[in-house]
Amino acid sequence: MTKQNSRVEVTVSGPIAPENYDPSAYPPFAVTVDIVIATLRGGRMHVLLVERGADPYQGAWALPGGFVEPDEDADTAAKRELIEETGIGRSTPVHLEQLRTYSDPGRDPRMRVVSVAYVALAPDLPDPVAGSDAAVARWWAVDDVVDGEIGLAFDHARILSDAVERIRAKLEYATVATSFLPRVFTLGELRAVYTEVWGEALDLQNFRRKVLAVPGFVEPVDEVRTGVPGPRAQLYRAGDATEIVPPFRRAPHGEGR
Amino acid sequence: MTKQNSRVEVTVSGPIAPENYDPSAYPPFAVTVDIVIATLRGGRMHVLLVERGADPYQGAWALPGGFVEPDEDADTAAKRELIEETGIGRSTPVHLEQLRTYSDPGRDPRMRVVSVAYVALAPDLPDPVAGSDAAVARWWAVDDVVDGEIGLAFDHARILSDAVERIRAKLEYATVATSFLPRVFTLGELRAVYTEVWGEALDLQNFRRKVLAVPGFVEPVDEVRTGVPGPRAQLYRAGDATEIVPPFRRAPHGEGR
DNA sequence: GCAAAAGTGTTCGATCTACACCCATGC
DNA sequence: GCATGGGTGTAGATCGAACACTTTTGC
Repeated sequence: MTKQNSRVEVTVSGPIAPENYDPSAYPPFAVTVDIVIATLRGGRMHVLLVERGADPYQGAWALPGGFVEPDEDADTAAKRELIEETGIGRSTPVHLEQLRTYSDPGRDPRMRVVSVAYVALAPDLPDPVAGSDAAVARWWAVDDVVDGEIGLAFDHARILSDAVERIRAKLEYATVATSFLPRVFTLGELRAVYTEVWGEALDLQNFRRKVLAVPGFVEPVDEVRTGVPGPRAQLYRAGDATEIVPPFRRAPHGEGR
Repeated sequence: MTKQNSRVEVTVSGPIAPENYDPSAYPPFAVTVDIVIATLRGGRMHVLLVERGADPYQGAWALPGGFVEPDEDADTAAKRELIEETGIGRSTPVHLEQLRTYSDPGRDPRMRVVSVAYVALAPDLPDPVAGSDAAVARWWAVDDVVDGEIGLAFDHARILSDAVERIRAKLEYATVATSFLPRVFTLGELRAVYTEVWGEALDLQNFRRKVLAVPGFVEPVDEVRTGVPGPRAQLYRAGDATEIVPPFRRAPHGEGR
């Protein structure tokens, strides 16, 4: 409780913040965004990948992405790319968050590219129609990609793996699972999201109790689900809450499937 | 369970990954790292700030940092800057993790600078001696900075605030609190870290029980603390575990102090 | 002696888990 | 009818918060 805010001198041998900057002394950096767009198709988690049409990694699959433009920040660039690649996010609300930045000097063989990676969660998308300048893109089941069925370009395998772990962890303490579902959904469908992402079955009764115990996680709407065997299921929409307190917990722990 | 891995075409109007890249079409980006170096001094959380010697923001305080060199990634740059600024991290193990990337086009008035921010946690440092090319740096109590006592350069107030929230949240599920302490410490000292960072007093008995219940959080060493009133306290060192399961919980929730 | 802090124990209530059961509907 | 899935209830175990108590040392 004695010394605090004491003024000290420190030795500094490196450059301090952006002072004395000589652009010619540094190579040009390109800054891109790469987006892991995750969705559930037929009950399994999928990501959107784009087939590369040019070297390096020609023919390999890569995460969608693009350059950060001069007048936008990375968040805006990611939002723009998301709309351009999938058409979603324009009107539909989509969960989009920064994952982390990948900056290995050799990650792109051509030049120095620093990539800010993002994770987007979206409901199952209607297959977009091919435009004139369409690039080949398709949904891949995450398990098939991670299990080494295909090799991804650049360091995108690492990015994908980090993204999947982020999604799994985030479902514990955030209400983002609803982002995988359409506007209205049943609690059984919400549970199916957890079941698939975590790869473990949750007790439906206890799950229902816990979800309803979190204020603002879901709000009931005046509709019921018909057309399926069983009783009329109450439909819900996503509420305003973003955090789950106390958090849900996966059975084993941080390790995945 | 029907459609999966279906091949779809999507319209793409923007640039795809780093293909067809024309460097001259884009302005030069500079990439820097900024580091929030946090420590506990006299029981209060402090961060290291550097006084700027040149415009913009001359005379204002800023986070230590510097440019990412051509042959290193951001993690390496952050590690290097940390050593250069404080001398720590060379031999002492220091917790250093990426926070997030800040890329607002106007965040540096001179040019386009994208900054990858880091958080470092360190034990109370011996005041470094001033070198010949010393820059003025000092430890600031976090509360004094956040409460608007001083204005930080660039968007560093935002970065600092994000970093503090990250630290608070991380103490819930990670064993990083030991990074604030010297090699050996008592459980009372570990509790003091939580008390200060969270701003709430934890029950010492329950705290002790929970810490000891996490395998590998702390390991007892063959020493006891002397020189203070009270019984000889058992000393511990940090263990191998990085995660706390089940996580500790702060009383209110995500909001701070 | 007294204050400060370590270490141990116990109680009570909240919470979570794991079931069992009933019901409504599509096929 | 029967499989499917929604909704309700409950007993037991587990966990955690609160608090009481003893002990040991520096001053």
